[in-house]
Amino acid sequence: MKPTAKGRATRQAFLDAARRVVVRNGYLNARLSDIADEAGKSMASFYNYFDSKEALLAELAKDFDAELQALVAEPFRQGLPAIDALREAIRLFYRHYQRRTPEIVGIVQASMIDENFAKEWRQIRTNGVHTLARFVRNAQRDGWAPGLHPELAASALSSMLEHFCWVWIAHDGDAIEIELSEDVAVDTLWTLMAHAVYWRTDPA
Amino acid sequence: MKPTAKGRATRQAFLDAARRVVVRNGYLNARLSDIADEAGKSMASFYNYFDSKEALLAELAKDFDAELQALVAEPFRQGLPAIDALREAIRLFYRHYQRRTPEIVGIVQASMIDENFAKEWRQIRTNGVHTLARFVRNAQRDGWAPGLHPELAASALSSMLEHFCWVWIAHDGDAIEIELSEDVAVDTLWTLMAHAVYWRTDPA
Amino acid sequence: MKPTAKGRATRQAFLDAARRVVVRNGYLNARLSDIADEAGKSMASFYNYFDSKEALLAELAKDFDAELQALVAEPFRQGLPAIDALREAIRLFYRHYQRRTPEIVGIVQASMIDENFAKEWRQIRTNGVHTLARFVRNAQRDGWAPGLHPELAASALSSMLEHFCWVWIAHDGDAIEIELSEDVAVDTLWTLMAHAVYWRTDPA
Amino acid sequence: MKPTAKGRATRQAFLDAARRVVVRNGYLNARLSDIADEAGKSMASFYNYFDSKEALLAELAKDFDAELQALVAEPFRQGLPAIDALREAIRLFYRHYQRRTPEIVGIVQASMIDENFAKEWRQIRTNGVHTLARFVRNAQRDGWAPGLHPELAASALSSMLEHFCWVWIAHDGDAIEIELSEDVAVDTLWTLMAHAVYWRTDPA
DNA sequence: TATGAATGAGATTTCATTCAT
DNA sequence: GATGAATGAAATCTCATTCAT
Repeated sequence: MKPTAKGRATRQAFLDAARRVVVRNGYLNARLSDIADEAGKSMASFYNYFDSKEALLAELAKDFDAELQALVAEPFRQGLPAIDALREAIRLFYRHYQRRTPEIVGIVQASMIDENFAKEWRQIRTNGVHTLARFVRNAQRDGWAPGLHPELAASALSSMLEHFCWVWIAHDGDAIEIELSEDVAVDTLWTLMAHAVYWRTDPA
Repeated sequence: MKPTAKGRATRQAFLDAARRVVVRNGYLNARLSDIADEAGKSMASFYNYFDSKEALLAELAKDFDAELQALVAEPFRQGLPAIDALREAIRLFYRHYQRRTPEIVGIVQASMIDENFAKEWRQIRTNGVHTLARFVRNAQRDGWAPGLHPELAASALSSMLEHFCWVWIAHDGDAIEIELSEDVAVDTLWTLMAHAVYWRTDPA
Repeated sequence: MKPTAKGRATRQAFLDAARRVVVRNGYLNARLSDIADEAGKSMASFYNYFDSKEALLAELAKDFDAELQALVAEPFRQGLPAIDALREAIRLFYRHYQRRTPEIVGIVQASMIDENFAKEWRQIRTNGVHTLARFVRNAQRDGWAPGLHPELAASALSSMLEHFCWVWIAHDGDAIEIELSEDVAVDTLWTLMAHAVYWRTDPA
Repeated sequence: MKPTAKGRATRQAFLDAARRVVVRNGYLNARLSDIADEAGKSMASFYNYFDSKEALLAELAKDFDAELQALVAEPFRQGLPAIDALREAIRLFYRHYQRRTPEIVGIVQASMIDENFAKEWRQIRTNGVHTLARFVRNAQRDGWAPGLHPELAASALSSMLEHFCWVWIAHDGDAIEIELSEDVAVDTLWTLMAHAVYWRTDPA
């Protein structure tokens, strides 16, 4: 069965509606009925296009990631000095997180709760890890961070970036005395990540 | 009014049962009826001891945290060189996470779903941040990491630790080629954290 | 969105079923499950048509009142001598009460329990008071009952009518020696009400 | 088993507590646990003294009625002219209702909902009906209201009094334009009741 | 006489999904 | 391709009452 133009439009309507509803209510509270209402369609119609609520959410996340990866990879591709590219990438990630907070909340919620979804989301995360791993390997080529496992380190650094934003942007931050600005946040993350990679001798 | 020995035993039975059920099914699927069954009591009885499902979960989380904090703070208190204490603390955190994975999954899930619970959990997290902040300040007293905001840096490093464990222990890790051992994980985290703090000049 | 014929039929089935169940068990004991069973539908289906149990009851009460008001106002509209119209209205009220006793019990019960419902019911009562007030004012135009506050008197007389029926029809009556017939009841009420209004000088 | 002094005190404590709770929360919301708390006793203890929640409520109502009957019968016993005694009795009833509104609400609620309780309450009501019936018979001895059934008329008049107070004191009154004072209320009721009885010829 | 403990028996509401048309 | 209708299966919490001590 070839999808007709009408069919494709309906499918897209569900996707758009779902995005809006998840942004508004969070993943857990995104009822199918809300999504259908928002799309101006019936719930029954939904099942002509998606297998389940989760299937639809997974598509949303994929879209979201495509945008994020393009954004973050850009500075490294532009031939900036690596250290500056890193700072820029952190800043872009941070801003993306800020701009799309509600969507992220929905996605993260979903990944916490739904194991299928979690798998997809980890796959997506991998793109970012690869970008960072490339950064580490480049530094190692210049003699920095000898012996560090590039992918694993990238995974850890990516975790820092991701979870820091989760705590400070998606939530109220940790209970410490500070009024966080973008500059301070980006500087701190950048300083930590840079020094974590640009060293030549073991800490001991 | 006054709880008897029997009452206290029942209360504890519910706590233990809840732990087992959450471990088995996750927080979202931890039905009160399951907990009651597991405890060998009636659901009605439950409400003699707890106000709600959430209240019980909060207690579980508090127990869990008490143990974790005691564990992690220990190495720093023992007068080890800071750099070694850090490695030891990371190792203990990692092991605790491994040993109690299912419980953590439950707690994190709960913090996604229940805003009250989330608040408590963030408060709990703060303890770890404070421990790390002390570590940073000590290093700064010796001239390291000048200008770094100790609490904020601690928050970021804590995020790395926590989220790395979440990804690699509670889940399948990132999609990279590696069979992670405790030693490699701890070493990598330790190396990153140590260098992130023990430096004297700006990265640029 | 648009209800089909089948939908309308289902909705009506719930209304009818609810009426029967309330009649049988009283409002407090009218379980939704009973209503659904009686309607031959599932409880979940109920919520496609009504927001809550109370919403359904409110509809029942409104139907009930519409019928009652039409009935009672009729004799006054037909140009009978006021005094005869009064008697006729009393008789119709009395019969309506008899015919629909169980429904009234449900409604009154509901008005005890649910404050929203109570408000609606008091509003409904007002219609009857207005009809009686008109009766009093007409009498006053002919010189009767000088000085009597027409609405307040109507409120009192309406109370007599309503509560007398509640006591004698909906319940077993007062503990006095009498086997009440409709004629005696209507005569007594009519005699009392008529004399309460058709007088020219103060009682003292 | 003779009740001990302590036992009697406990019993009374439950009665007092119940009164306060019903006044505060209404009958339907008077949970046994509240009553026990208020009494400073355990719920289990309650069952040493009463068969059920309803049994206790019935006692409350009886107390309440004893006071009311004494009050209302008084004017008739004092040898006032009947017509004046009537007015006085109405006034006392009205005031009693005002003073003890929350208690009445509880009792009436109970009588609407609980059939056993309703029976008791009707029995109680009978006292008032008898008082009024005596009044009617006295008037008839002087030639008034020939042919009127004294008990039944008394029942109707009693209904008027009771329900009028219910509507205007226990609730917001009917939706008519008036700011009701005690004097106006009593006057209106008295005028209606007096004329309803003091007449010599049929209304027709 | 007193009470902590325990429970049976509900009751309402939610929502993803299926089906007939 | 679209949708109104229908539902199964839960899930949480309440409360009067009983019982062992």
